[in-house]
Amino acid sequence: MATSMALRIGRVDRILDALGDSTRRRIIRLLSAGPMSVSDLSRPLGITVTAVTQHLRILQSCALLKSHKKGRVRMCSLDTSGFETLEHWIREHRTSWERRLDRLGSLLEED
Amino acid sequence: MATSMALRIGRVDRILDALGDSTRRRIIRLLSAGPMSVSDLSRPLGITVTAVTQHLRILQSCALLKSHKKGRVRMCSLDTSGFETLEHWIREHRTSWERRLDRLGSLLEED
DNA sequence: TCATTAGTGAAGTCTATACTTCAGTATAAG
DNA sequence: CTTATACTGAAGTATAGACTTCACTAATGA
Repeated sequence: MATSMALRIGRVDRILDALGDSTRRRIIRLLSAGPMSVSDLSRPLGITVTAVTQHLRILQSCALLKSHKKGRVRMCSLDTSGFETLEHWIREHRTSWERRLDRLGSLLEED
Repeated sequence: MATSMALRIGRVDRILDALGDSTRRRIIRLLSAGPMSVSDLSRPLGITVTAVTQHLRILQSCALLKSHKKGRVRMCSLDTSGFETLEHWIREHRTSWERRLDRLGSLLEED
């Protein structure tokens, strides 16, 4: 329980670090319109393909992105698994915080 | 619709930038146990109160944190509003991506 | 009143990392 | 076989921003 929580947090940390960069968010928005290759991505982003590759590595390492190479072209698409993890994390914590806020609210009523 | 979407994205961007820093995530985790003052936070974080104040400004600017000053003590607590915004964003996009993946899946079946 | 405590603001340092260039590999096309 | 295309890896640069110090204000306590 404690260990699985620690692993969970490490995973979420990596996801939030990845999403903390505006270029990687732009990549995600581009891919939400459908799969694209590395050079397809580099054009609208206005950065080199090398830079794109570096971002892809990060996005892939936390399951926000999937890719497979067919010939010499790497096709990239979004991986829902990372987003699911993040959604679970937010929902869990949000509900626990709301419970706490409710308790706080009832305490304040006695003020 | 288009404009409200644009504003929404700007808001989510600021939230993800804020959550992209590990110290700010530690602040959030500390506050999930209940309200704390600025110096209460600085101790376990191992940074100066000035640094904490700077983080608080960022967290507050995107509605992840609320605070009010009583006397000379600023009490900080989590603001669910930012988390709600983020949760909505993820859910919306995740479902649309899943629809897209479903379509892609049925296309691949004809392969 | 004087000292202490809690926090803020400005300005500078310093590090993490986003991005580049260059050199290289592997696939495809002519 | 030659050339072009798609990408990857290593290494260097440059900048954003996290953190500090110092100086300050305002509230609390002795």
